[in-house]
Amino acid sequence: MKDLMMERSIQLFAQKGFKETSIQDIVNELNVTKGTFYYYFKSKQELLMDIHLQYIERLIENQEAILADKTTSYPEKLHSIIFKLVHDIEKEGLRAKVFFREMRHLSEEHLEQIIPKRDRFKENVQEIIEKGIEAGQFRSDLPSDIVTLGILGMTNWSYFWFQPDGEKSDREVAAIFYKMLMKGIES
Amino acid sequence: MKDLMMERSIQLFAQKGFKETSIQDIVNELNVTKGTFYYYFKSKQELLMDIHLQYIERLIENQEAILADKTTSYPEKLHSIIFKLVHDIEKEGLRAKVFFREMRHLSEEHLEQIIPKRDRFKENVQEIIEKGIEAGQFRSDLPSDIVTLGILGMTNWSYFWFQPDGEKSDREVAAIFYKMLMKGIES
Amino acid sequence: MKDLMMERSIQLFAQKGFKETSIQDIVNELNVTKGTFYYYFKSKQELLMDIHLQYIERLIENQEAILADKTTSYPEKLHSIIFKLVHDIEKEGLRAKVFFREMRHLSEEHLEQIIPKRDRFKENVQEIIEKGIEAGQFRSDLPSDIVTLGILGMTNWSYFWFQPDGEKSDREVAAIFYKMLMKGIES
Amino acid sequence: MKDLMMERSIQLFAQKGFKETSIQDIVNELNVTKGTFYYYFKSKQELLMDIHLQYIERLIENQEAILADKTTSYPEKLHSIIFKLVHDIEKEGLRAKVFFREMRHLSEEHLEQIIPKRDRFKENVQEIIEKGIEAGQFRSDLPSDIVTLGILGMTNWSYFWFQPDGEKSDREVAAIFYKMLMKGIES
DNA sequence: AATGAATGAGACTTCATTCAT
DNA sequence: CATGAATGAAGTCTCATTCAT
Repeated sequence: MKDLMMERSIQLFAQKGFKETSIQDIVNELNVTKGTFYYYFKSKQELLMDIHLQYIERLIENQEAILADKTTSYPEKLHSIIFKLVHDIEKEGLRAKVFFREMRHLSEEHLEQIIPKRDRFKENVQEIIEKGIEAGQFRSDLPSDIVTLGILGMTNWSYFWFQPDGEKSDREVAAIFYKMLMKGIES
Repeated sequence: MKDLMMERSIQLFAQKGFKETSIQDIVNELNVTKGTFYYYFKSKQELLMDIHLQYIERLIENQEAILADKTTSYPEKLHSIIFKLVHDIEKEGLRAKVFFREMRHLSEEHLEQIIPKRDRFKENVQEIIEKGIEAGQFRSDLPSDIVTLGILGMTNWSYFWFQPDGEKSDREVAAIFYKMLMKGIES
Repeated sequence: MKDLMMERSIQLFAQKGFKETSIQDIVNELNVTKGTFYYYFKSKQELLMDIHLQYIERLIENQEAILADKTTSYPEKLHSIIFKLVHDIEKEGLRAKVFFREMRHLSEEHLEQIIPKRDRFKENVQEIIEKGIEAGQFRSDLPSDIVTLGILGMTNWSYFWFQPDGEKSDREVAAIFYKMLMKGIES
Repeated sequence: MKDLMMERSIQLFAQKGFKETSIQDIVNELNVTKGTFYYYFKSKQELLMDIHLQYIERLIENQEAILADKTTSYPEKLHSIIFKLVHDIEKEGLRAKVFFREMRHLSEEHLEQIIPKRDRFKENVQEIIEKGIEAGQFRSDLPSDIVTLGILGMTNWSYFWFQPDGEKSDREVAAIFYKMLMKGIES
């Protein structure tokens, strides 16, 4: 029941926003009453927190598996991560949307648990860039932090426009982004 | 007074969000009463709409000035636009934040006025890419629409992390992004 | 301008109700501003009062002209009054509607001026009945007060359903009511 | 509690009017808070709607029982209905007042449910007149629709002046109206 | 004679949360 | 585990009225 509630809440939060979704909306979906909600969650914010934690932890886990893989080069790792991010929209797009958009509704204390993980996520990407530079696989004249933010912007932004059933598949979009990033668009 | 209200509202919306900012919050800032707000705006949503329109109209105007400039090449135009977008954060960052983040609070009818302009903004960038490809200044093996979305993601995402008083200036960030995009990050 | 305001207010009050019509609605109709309204009327209620007074005074005047006419019998007078009431809808229907429906929005002090006149109006009809009984023209076994209220109900109620452009004319409706009242509906 | 709320609301609406009665007024009467009101009713208008439906449905039910009675003649049925309408003031006068006076506060959609029933109410009376004419019990030279409206006016108008504790009882008033209607007032 | 900015009280409504059962 | 009644704070909005100009 708790998982079911999280599942449906993600859908509602993604669709209408956290503030715009009432507890009533959530329990209506499941044909239970508000009391039931408060049996499983201390507050609405705690539900949001649980969703955030679940999302970011899975993401990091997945990311670190890519990093740890000793058989791949850094450009290959970069490609994997880009693909993973774009791909996620199909499977976990709603989660991602909620994560990026509704984080500000968490309280200070809750954020303290989330922000370090979100930063770690960014640092993991940055690590790929830095190690790739050291390994001579990426150019060394660009600052790794800004490059990382550029890459994350490119991929994360796709949450705003990517249509799972659109013209281009996740694989194709990832390939295009990878090429742009590696070789540039200059002719 | 109307302008003053829009100004302060932008600050509050950027800081706390549209839904989280009450009319009371807005009028408190200006030491007037709620009635005064409704003297100038028919509703809270109309205020948001006014903010959106003002922002996107200025942006397009500016963008089309860059496009129309006959003395610059397409790569130069691209660089100008990237710089303009990143630069805006210093002067209009809050407006941008509100624009990207709070659009969903507009009603169908309001969106009908905004969305075509937002699309035109994207199409203007895409036009630079396409004309640049025709002119042989950009590579022709990447689809212009995805490339455009990649570029916009890179720049727009900076609204989430760019600190006007941070380590890197807007000019530097724009230059790095431009290099990444033109030459790629491969060594 | 004052008369114009009363005129338009009657239309709005009849259509939407006193409470539901705002000063703004009234001044919008005349393309002036709220300040102007308060130049001519001390308050919204005073406007309503003026409308009431104007209506009831005209009505009584008219009614007493019928009463004073020495050339007509009491049944004829009754017919005249019934006709006048039904007929008024075409020319003064809105005024009548406002009078009957919005009286309760007047304050105690205002009502003190209106109620005696409204009662006088009823008493005038009752006088016709009573004098007609004395003169042997109406039957004497029914109490004149209830008969009067029955007659007034019949005619006043027509404000709820009478359509000036409907199937029956005011003259026809008045004739039917008169026949019903005089001879009864029994076969 | 829901019934209690309707009961008290009818009193307040009858006394002060729908618009003039606030939710606060209603809940104050019951020593509960505004939230409670909205637990039972979706809106103020829905409450009004419930009151209307309850009233008109009971009325029609009662009326149709009179119609269906095979042991009574049409004049007797007419007398029953007149009595019932006048009588109702003692038991349901406030309901009636609210019904006739506050109907305009219902929205289009709500009215769509009420108006057919109100019309049916009128048609039931008209049916008595028409069948009574056919049966030779009422005179046939008056149009049944106007006669019906005259009768309803007479009785409904009594809601404006009838005092349950006044000089005449409901039974007496009904008898007087019945005589007026059947035999006329002519001597 | 008219304007337009401002007020402030009060309206309807929403909603996260609590708690006895 | 779950319900359903109740709360109370806060939110958006309306509007009659005032007043300096």
